[in-house]
Amino acid sequence: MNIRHLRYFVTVADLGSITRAAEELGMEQPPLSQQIRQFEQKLGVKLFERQTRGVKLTEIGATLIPRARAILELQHQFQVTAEGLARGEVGHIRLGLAGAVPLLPVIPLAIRSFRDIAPDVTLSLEESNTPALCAALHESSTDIAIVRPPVPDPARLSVSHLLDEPTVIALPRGHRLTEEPVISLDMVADDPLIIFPRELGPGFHDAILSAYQLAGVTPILGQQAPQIAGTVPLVAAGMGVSVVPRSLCQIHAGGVTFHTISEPAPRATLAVAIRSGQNMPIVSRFVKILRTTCREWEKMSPEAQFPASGF
Amino acid sequence: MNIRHLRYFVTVADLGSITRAAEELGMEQPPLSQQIRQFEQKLGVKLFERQTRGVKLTEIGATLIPRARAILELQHQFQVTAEGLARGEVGHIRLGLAGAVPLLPVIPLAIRSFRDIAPDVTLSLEESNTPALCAALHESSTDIAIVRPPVPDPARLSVSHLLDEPTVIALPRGHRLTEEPVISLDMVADDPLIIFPRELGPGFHDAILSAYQLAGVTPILGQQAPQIAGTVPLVAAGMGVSVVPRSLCQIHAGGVTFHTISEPAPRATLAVAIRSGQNMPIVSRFVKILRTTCREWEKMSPEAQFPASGF
DNA sequence: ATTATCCATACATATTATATATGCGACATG
DNA sequence: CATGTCGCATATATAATATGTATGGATAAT
Repeated sequence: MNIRHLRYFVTVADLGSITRAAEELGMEQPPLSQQIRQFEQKLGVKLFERQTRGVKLTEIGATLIPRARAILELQHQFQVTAEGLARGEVGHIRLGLAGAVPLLPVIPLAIRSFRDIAPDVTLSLEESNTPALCAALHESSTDIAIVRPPVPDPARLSVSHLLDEPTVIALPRGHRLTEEPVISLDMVADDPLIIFPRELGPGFHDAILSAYQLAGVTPILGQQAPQIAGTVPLVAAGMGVSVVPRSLCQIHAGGVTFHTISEPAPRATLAVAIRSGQNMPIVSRFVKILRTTCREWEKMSPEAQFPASGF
Repeated sequence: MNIRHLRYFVTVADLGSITRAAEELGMEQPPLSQQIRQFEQKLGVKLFERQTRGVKLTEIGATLIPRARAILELQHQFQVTAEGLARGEVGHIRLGLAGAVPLLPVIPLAIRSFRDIAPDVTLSLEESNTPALCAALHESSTDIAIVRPPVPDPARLSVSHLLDEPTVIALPRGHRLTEEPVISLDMVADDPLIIFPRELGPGFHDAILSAYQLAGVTPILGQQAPQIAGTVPLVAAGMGVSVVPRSLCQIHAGGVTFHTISEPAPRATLAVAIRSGQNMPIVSRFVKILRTTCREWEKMSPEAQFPASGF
């Protein structure tokens, strides 16, 4: 049994004539006659009633026709899907995002431009932390991860830079420096520093502490936040100050104010990671769009970068 | 693209090795290698990552595997169904029943024995009248019809006798003959005869009127009943008497009593009709069972014929 | 009666799948 | 480091299969 047999079967059934079906199929009548007969023999079932004027489905044939159509439909879907996958037009991308990355406007921007060129690709987003995302990549439970470098185990991963985001200082309402637009780290050396556990993002964590060191001060470590974005509520609660990626300024919580940091300021670096073996066209396309979107976004003015924010 | 390609595809994917898959498939390794490569070329997609130790699905291949399995599963179902149809073990029978036939205990008996030998065949029942059933057979909206002969247009139909059911007289509560177990038609010649329209069952209708004629009386036609079984409620309402198939004695409505008719008594003949071209094995099997069940049932005692009735 | 239509059969040819033999590269093992 | 083994790829030959061409037979239309 063969898909060709099924195609012949439904075509003959549809046209009620082997001759017509043959020309529809671009072949001659005798071979089609033979194929139909052979198919019947293989199945052990008489599919058509040969009449003087064409052929007519037997009851058994009529019962089998919908099933044959279903197989042909699936087969067609299979080929369409394969073509789409080859062209990077269909499929599914599981996108992993490091802590606080969803707040970055480039992400929706990139997703939007990707949907424009590949509307049939579905996306699933998941927020996690850099080490977990790298593990997810390795075990193929995520396709693309936006991480805060360095990645713990870069073997078999292909990592490329996305952008360097400035950081800002988050101060609670009523802090003595609330009116200062620009603050240096040594000015807040006496305030407890709210920071996330190092395991969730060793690179960014170290960058913050290094910046303190370069500023010549040692931070007093305050309450630990559950994630990167989780520092802001703790600042709002007056537990201390925090150094966060600038995109967190979109969180307007409890009167927290955000302030530019004078040099030396830490930077929140983001990179995109995929498996090295990964060669799904959609994945490459998405990464490409992600990178160009980030490049363009970095050139934009701060007002354009955060369109709905009062930064 | 071919079903064989799909089978090769999933087998190689399952075993992770072309060599293993080849022996699983009962073929040599080189042709399988070729077929896989050819399949990839036809699809324009790389399905496997050739490694030093076997092969591994690419992401695209992994995406396509479930679809390939689905097609193979459907194809398997197709063949199983075809075999079942050939053997008369699967399928669907649309059974049409003439008026009042559902009350005949042979019908459930036959259906039950049929389900014992062909449990995967589904049945749908429909009650109608003989001419409509024959039309339904002709237009293939019914597969088997139990009718009251003669059939109006026996061309292209194959009709065979099932049974001759005795008829009984139905009397309303309080009728002067209620206490008589056996009644002759001339004894009720003065009571209006409730009967169904001739169009709904010309054969049975004529048999009743002929019996009256043979008894030397002419019936007074009373209210017309909508169907054969519909006479009983009208009798209960006191509109007259009726002559009905004996199986209607199972309707215990409003004190109607049923009485054996002394000869000459009409008989309610039943026959089974199928299309002549009909050669679905399940249909033949069902008809065969129907006939044997009827033969056996006719030999049974009246008490056994109507087990749950007080006849 | 004659023609046209449509399916079946017979044979030849082209296409396709498979088998056999062999080569190449990568790992494992002594 | 050499050697053997494993696994996939290639090349060629052969077998299987599908298709094309020519033709016959049956039935309905003219």
